[in-house]
Amino acid sequence: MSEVETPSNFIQNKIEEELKSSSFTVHTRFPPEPNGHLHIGHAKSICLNFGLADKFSGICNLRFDDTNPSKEETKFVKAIQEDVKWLGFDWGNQLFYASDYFDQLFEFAIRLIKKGKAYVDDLTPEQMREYRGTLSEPGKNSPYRDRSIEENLDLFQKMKAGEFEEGEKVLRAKIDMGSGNLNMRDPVLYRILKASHHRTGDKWCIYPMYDFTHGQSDSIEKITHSLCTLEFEDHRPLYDWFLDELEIYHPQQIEFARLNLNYTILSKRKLLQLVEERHVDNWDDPRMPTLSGMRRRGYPPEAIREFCDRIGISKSNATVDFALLEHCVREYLNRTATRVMVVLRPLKVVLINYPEDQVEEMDAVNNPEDPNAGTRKMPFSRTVYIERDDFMEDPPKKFFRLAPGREVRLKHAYVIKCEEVIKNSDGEIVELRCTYDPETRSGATQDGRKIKGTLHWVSEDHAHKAEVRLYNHLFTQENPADEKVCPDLKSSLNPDSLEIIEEALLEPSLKNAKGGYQFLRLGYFSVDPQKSASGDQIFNRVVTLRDTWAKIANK
RNA sequence: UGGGGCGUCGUCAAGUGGCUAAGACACAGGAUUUUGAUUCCUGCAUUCGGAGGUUCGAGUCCUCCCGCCCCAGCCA
Repeated sequence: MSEVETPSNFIQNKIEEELKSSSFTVHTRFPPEPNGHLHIGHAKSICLNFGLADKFSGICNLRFDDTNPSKEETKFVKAIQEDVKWLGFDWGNQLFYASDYFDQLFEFAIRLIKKGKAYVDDLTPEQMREYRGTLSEPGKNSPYRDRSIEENLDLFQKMKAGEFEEGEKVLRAKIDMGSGNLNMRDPVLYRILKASHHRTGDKWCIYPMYDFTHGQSDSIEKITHSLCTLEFEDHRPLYDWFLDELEIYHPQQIEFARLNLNYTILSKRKLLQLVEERHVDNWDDPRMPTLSGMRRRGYPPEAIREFCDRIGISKSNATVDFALLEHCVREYLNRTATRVMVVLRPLKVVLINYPEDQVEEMDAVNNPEDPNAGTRKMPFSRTVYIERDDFMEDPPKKFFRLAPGREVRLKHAYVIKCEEVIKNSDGEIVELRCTYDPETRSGATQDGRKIKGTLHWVSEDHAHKAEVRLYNHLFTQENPADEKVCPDLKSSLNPDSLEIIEEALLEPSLKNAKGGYQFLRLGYFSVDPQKSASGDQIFNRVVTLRDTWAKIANK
């Protein structure tokens, strides 16, 4: 899968270094929790883990960390698998679930109890918080900390047997309530949860905590490099403690910074909030930074992978510019997308010297970047539509599109000249009457005169209608994730994140459109899997074209 | 007056004591262009959070200081 040489990073360098002194198979894993959908931040991790395995001819597992039945669902398991596949990665038969290890984990817990390294605690959650101490003060031992091994064994078996209620008891590790690292202050290993698990059903009523599961799962799977994000850095001593006490295989954990993207949020909790409060349609709303949203929007997986390669891997908490993602999308689509003509906001143009019933088939190039893409025919007639923005009655200096008395080229067709502007009683421009120059068929002038402006157009009688959805950033704030800047998510939502054009005029070749296109001069668009309310096709704008005119016009 | 991390261009990010501190995105100019797209040139850190020190030589080593992030779920 390694297309070109991907830039190196500190983790890859480390592995290369290790490989110099010993020989082993690199074995990584991507460990999502099936409690929500994957987003672009997960893509970074997926590309890292699968990419490294690929780079070193190793193995990468897909493992679901499903230790909390109250939040996890099979539908998420399915969606996650679909997303990983779509991104372009294949776990082969390396599909695992932490829940596969519940028996083993239970046995690990028994082992710790027998070593006197774990105990059943009766403290309530509130009491436990008080006993934990604070960041600057040590905690104090639970009064139940010194129960006998026999009593602990008995109590833990009874927890498993369902003899206690939720919250009544937990199993804790016996480490050090005075540690500066709060994770070492006798962390909870097992809690009682009388919930049905999406895979193990009602077999269990006690479930291991993530901290007691993750490291051992990596160990069981013989993961060589456990890559995770920065916030787990101070969990590492705890994982090391478990592995050492249990005397089992010890993977190497390496932390890297999670992805932050400006103008977007990448927190599962907040994305869920957007869905639940109906600020977006669903997890796959094209404005969402989820992989399903990006897929629906029309982002090519290749572009996302390229983006992940380009942002690099480091330990500094950084925010990547959204423009880089858009750049990667444009770069890929520029090479691959078929060019078509679509008019979003139509302005009628009648060519007064063009024969009434004549229709010409003009040759249009499908993709100037790809000589093999060929050409297609586009019908041209007396009445066409152009973009309203492409005409100005009183244009500024640098405007070189259509204006009264000015000439402009209709792409692949003729040079036309604006002779008359027709307005309605409200003074709105409703139609342009133009002449065309028959000597300029397909757009080339015979006398060598330069025509600066070239416009896209669609013939009235041949136009096909569809709904087009234009998307902008979901947030107006550059850093909506920062709660100091944005205490209330809703207030920084962009009211213009979605603009619907109900009736855009498309060239007829788009009647059976599939996949992604470049709408000439407008941007890249992709067919939505759903139909509009009126049964029309829907096109989603993936990303605009770079627009220097907009920059000039804004000055 | 706890513990763990991080600070190199507007944004990411190479750099692991020795040529003038990579590259990408962004930005600004210019050329080409039947997409104001693409492509192509050009410019864009005398300086690496700050101050000392070690060294012939420091972004890279040492000391101190400053700033930012994470941790007090029976979440992951």
